[in-house]
Amino acid sequence: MARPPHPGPTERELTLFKILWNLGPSTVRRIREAFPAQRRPAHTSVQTNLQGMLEKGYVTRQTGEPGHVYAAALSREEVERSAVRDLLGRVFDGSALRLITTVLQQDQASPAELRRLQAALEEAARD
Amino acid sequence: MARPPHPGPTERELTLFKILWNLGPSTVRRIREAFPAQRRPAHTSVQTNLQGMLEKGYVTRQTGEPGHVYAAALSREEVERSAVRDLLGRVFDGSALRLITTVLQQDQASPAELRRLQAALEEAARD
DNA sequence: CAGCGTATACGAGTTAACTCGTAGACATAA
DNA sequence: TTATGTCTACGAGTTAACTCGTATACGCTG
Repeated sequence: MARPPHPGPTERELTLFKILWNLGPSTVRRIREAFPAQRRPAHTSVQTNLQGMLEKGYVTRQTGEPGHVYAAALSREEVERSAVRDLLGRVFDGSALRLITTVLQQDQASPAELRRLQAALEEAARD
Repeated sequence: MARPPHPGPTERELTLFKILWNLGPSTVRRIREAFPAQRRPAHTSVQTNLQGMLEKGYVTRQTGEPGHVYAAALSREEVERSAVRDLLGRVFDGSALRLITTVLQQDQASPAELRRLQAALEEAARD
């Protein structure tokens, strides 16, 4: 048949999410200007991408003056959660333990981060 | 221009990896039979997928009798590590702390798992 | 009203990741 | 030799995710 759809936001969609989280509700023009000048896509490309995100429910749209105003329909935390859930299912067979130890052993977290993690763990253990 | 390539193994490639990790080096026929009967792809589909993985360096191939024998070129741990690295960069801006707390707050890990995690953390803190 | 600038809508064109069928090579059995 | 089965190689066809240009609408200003 065909190529399956990307699970969750694609690369491009993620960068648009990040821009919207930064700027808040914005027009296509403002969103486009948030790209670094060298790799700034055409106005219509940004517009088409937002159109796609609108159909997926990733953004909302209001008719303003001038032009439409787009806003993220998912928070950063929601996107992060669903990305984690996806990775957990696809790669780690649902084992949060294996996922976390993989992160730890590769990231060389700083001692300060490790202490904050231990605190977070104890909090999780308490509930 | 065009749709960008999927970062790391695609969904289909991941399932082939898992089969190869399970079975060890195998022929196309054996790999195909590892699929559940309902969603078993055609012989040539599996072959084409493996061909693509060969070109990406994901598998190696030896000419056996009968047919080729494919083997995973990456271990489960290597694939897991690169998937984590990718997610960390794409979604979490490199913050392992945010990734881990997201996992914790969504997964409802069991107390036993939490204890093992604390042990892993202390080990990481010791180095 | 004419012209200008900006916005949207629409459609064409490209590539990656899939699907599979058919053709041909090659060994063994009738 | 001929038939049979299994394998690979190759190419056609599909969809999602991108790229962008052009046509069109709409509100200003001269």
